[in-house]
Amino acid sequence: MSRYSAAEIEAKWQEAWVTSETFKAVRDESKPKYYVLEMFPYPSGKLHMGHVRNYTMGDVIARYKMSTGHNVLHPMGFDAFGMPAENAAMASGGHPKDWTYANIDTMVEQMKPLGLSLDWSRMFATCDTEYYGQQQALFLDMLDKELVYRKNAVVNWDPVDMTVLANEQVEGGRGWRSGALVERRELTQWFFKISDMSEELLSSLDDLENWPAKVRLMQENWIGKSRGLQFGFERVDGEEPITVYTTRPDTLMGASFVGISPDHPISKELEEGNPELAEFLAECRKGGTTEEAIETAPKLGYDTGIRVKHPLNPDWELPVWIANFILMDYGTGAIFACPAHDQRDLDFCRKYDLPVIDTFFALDNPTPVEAEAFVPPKSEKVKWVNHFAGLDEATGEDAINATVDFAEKAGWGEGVTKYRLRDWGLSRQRYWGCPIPVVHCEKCGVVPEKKENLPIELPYDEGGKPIDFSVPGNPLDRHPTWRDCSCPTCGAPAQRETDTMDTFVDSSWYFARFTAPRATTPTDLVEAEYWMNVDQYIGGIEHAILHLLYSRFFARAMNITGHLPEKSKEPFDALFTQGMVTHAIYKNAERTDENGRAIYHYPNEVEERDGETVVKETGEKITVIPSAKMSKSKNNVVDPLAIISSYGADTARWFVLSDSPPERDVEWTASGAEASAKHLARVHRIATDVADMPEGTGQGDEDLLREMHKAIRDVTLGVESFGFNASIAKLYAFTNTLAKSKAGKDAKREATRTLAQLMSPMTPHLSEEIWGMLGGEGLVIDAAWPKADDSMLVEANVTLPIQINGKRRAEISVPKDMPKEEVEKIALAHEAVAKALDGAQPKKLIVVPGRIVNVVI
RNA sequence: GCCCGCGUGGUGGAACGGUAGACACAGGGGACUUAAAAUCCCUAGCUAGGAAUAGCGUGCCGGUUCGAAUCCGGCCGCGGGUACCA
Repeated sequence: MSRYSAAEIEAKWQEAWVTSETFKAVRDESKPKYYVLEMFPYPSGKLHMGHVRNYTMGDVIARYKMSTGHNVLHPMGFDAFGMPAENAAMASGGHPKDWTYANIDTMVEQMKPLGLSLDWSRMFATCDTEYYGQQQALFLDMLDKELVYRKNAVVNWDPVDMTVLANEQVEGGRGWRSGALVERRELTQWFFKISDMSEELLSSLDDLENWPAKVRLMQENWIGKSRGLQFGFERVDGEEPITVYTTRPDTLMGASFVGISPDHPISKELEEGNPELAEFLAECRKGGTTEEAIETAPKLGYDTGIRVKHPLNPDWELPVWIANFILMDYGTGAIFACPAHDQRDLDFCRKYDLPVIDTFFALDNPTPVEAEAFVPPKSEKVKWVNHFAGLDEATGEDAINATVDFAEKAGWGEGVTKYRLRDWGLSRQRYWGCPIPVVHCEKCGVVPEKKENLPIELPYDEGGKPIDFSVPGNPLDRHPTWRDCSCPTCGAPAQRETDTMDTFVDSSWYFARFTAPRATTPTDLVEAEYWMNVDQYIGGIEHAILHLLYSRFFARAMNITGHLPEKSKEPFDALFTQGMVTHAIYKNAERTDENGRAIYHYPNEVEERDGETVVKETGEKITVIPSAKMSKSKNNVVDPLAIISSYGADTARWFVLSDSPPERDVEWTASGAEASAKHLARVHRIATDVADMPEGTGQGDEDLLREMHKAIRDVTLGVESFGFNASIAKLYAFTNTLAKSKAGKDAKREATRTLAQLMSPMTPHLSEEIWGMLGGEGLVIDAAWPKADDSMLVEANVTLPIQINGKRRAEISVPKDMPKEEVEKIALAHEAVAKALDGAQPKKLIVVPGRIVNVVI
């Protein structure tokens, strides 16, 4: 009899799996396939608990599916382009490429001991030339199908560093390095025409039955379909009318001004030769490009002096204002404001002393609007003041429809459908990304590179010297030779595009590439036809909108360009969003770094002292920021390797799955890990004890097997419904039953072997060990998943709680199928009920068979 | 600001609208041991009570229902996303 040694066991079985090529995915038409995919990681160089949790969940599914006869594809790769590599090069020298590949090596080394059922032969990183070369081919095909185009868009501009900043690099409206006030500046950029697919991407959401409802709802809101009225306001000066779009045309009688975006063509036209307006617009352009920054900025307005005529009353003139909260990207970039029924418009009108006109009131409350706009739900009936289409009492919805009809009949407006979804800007003015394969020729203009010239590789050096990343700006842009090329069309000297692609492009098709990772085209249709779609996709809820929407777009684009079959337009059949692993952030309360920025400490650098959290070494006080997403920049990451090296991978896997429901965030605590280790050692001990028992039968053999079948049923249900914590709770309970059972060897061996099988998706190494110890044939991973015997699951009696007025007062045990009348009799005869009734008749008696009895007195 | 979630004992959490707190952690008590570790057994929401038991209890306020942690409305707090973090 030996003690449980995770280190020995785990090495042994991992080797066995490698030797038998257990996890190598090979196309096999005779078996149903199953493709499990966890969102691939960014190679930060440190595996953290969130990764372990994510991959363990995928592994449980993958191993379970193998046990149920599926041919499983379970690949892994790295989302390897992106800013952190350039930041690292900027901060401590070195090259993004070297940094990234070193990190990938480290992470693979950290992942392998977990014993995940991954097909490592399919691994790739998005920064592999092989991968991004195929991405460039894909881009050219999309360009050919007119899914890509160029237009102007705004970026965050740092006027001191003379460089474009990511939103993350703007802190409080200032550039993170220079500290300069950031401004919005226009640049010509490449765009994917995702907005052409707005309706398709919206309506197809209904078919994604195995996606979380919240994700579908978030995408629906993001796409933002709206029906409204589009019409022109005629200008008093006779110039071109101003076209506005509104979703509340019913409030037209409450219009107090017409508002246009600071980026509206009229704003730009007026700006020339008007220094005062130019200054105002410069003010509007201050700050970052995020929706949050724009929405929360103080309201600013400027009266252009232009006057327009109200469409229903030509004598009614409205002023035209430029307002900073109107977005050029949405609708027509121009609106009419109805302050009585829109808080933002109201705030603006109060600030600039513009009129507020009520157009409807609540049915029971005709109080005019003062400081708060009256914005009832569109489905609520309201009383109209003077509705031009003749309405008196009507809901907002009905009024909108009536107004659109009215305007269309009168011929001054038309009902139109618009979407909030904007085209996807993919240009990045950065080095560490996939180069956009186009060439700028003086004669031919913007020309796509020839496919035979792909891949367009990133240069490693500049002019024989290492690239200097400490200089702000894009190294490709200032590279002495890389830009030079000849025009693919006319052969004249030309220059390469120096922008690289958004890293969301890389992650929008990797799932397809995994089906044929070494193909010399983006995909291999035979392989894609077999392996697609992803049967189960698993990842963080933070990707609910962008990554998943972009991937859905790409799958469609890849179908159009012939790289994916029709059936893969929705690439992810089922989606599960796991919660994040969170941890308190420890911020140094006594000092900052030399640049005045906060210092964050790792969890193992701090301790509790006299009720205060302090830095172990220095005793400095710490401000504890509770429960936030683990993030490298905040240093609140817990290293899973410590747990693996002291307790083993099975303990780490068991621990991250237990206790907490997979979809919820978990706060990391170290205390539970030891308990998991103890439990696994206990299971191992029970198994060795059973192996050493003398043969034969014992007491309660059948009871044990009955419990075993219940465990099979409950654990299987848990695994299939992502209730891993529920499965584990059941496994604890069954282990307790097994430990206490006085059954004989035959029954105990069967029960223990089944326990090992049921645990095998979570603790594969320990399970293999026990399986072998108890005479299981071959590997447990190759054994068929146990089936619960229904005849062993029937219960003769049920316990029914008896409530009096909804409060539990007693319980009775009755045969499961006892008729309602019988149950009533027994319940009424119960001492507690009789006492409460005191001879009277109950007002009501509710019997839910097999569930509950409620006596209402 | 806007969109989407979440909120239950000391802690992680369980609970098809039907016995709130399964399972586990930390705690308390005990057994074994010269002692400790390991292991095993018992106990445990809060308040009152020796106990039986009673009252209270799922962020707060209100509603629907025979019955609400669960459904609806309104607040509060926390988290995610907000189109150049991935």
